Amino acid sequence: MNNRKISSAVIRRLPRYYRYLSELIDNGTERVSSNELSKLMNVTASQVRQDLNNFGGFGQQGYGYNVSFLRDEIAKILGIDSPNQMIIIGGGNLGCAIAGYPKFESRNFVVKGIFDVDPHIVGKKVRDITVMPLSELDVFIAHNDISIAALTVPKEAAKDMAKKLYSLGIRAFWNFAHVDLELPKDAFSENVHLSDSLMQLTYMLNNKK
Amino acid sequence: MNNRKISSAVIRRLPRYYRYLSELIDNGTERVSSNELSKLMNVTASQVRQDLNNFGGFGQQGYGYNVSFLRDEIAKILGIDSPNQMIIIGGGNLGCAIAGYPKFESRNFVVKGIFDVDPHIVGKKVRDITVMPLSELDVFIAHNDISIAALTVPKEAAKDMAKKLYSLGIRAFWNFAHVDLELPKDAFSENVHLSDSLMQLTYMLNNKK
DNA sequence: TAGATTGTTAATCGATTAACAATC
DNA sequence: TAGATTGTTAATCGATTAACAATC
Repeated sequence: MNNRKISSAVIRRLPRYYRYLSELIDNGTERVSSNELSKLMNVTASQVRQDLNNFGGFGQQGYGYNVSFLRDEIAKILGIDSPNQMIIIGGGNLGCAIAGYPKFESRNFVVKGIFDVDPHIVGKKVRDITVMPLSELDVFIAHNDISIAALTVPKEAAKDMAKKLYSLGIRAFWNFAHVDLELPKDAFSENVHLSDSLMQLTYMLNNKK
Repeated sequence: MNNRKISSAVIRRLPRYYRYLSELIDNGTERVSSNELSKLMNVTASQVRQDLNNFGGFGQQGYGYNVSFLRDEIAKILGIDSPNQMIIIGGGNLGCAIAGYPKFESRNFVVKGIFDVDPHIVGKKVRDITVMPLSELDVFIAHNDISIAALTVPKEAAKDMAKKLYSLGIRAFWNFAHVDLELPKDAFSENVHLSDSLMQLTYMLNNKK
């Protein structure tokens, strides 16, 4: 792996490579050229090769790329080659939807706990996880190796919650609340702003390009 | 509005402007300069002015921008100045989470119906909406003015469902299934690929930049 | 009027695409 | 070996930032 900075445009594309390579594996395809892959994915072959070469030379001249080797390398780059344990803060519909997402297992994501303030929600079972009260958060994090917190709380609560979780050692935030978190430099957040996404759709609809 | 093409980078930023302007309104702020807004949003003042000027001159030299005027203009650009009626295909946790999202009302999004194949889910109530069987989809769309379909179905079902909805006249797809939809050129989709998003987070965590 | 701040042009920076020598 | 296809450098394109004249 190279030490020059990888642009976020490249990183955003990696999961898509991973997905298409997984499909090729399911189809029993052993090798693929940048040209074939680019056609499947609707990008240029040049971009495929440039993207991959940010991380190393995974191919072989005259042959192309070995599909399962390449997929495994991308998995390592993405950090999904070993389990990532997460907790979910907010046991509403969205939190439960995430907790119940079956694909997580194959991607090495493990939901270890769900927390909520609301006593009506505490005790609810999602798969094999029982929603816990927030008062148990500190102890739980201390006793489990949690690397990611998903925030599915109202936006009013999100910033304070992120701050608290940071103080408990969490450094990665998957943020569904409709605010931009302000975090210390050693922490990261990835936003899923659903209504922003929906507005992009209405833009397209209203400005048929 | 101008007829040269607006880049998707600009469009992705519009909802964020909308959000920050709404906050300023809530705070009672009447006017804002590109410089002030840029500091709030952590971007350059130059970008703010360039972005806005893609759509027209909304400001005034020596004064800045009138907050509520600007927000309303952005609402028009985004197409959220009038109601957008949507249906949700898939009445699972995710579909219900979307249907119950309270903020939609203020953004002029109206969920008119939820559909599912599973007879155990059909009949379930989400707010004031009862989940309907897919067999009623055709008639429902014919009798309601639906512009957007949210797809919260398994990825195996998504492509066929999109095709069917297209044939019934739907042109905008908010796709939560983990596939890239292939649609005719007069249709649009906006993807919410949750696991892709999560993988970006693990990338950051594993490659602390 | 003087000061502030836009709208817009020009300069810079970065990302994508094209081209091709290296090599399997 | 000849053909195929990578890895990588160079060219192009587009997006961001800087600068400043226009003007409220």
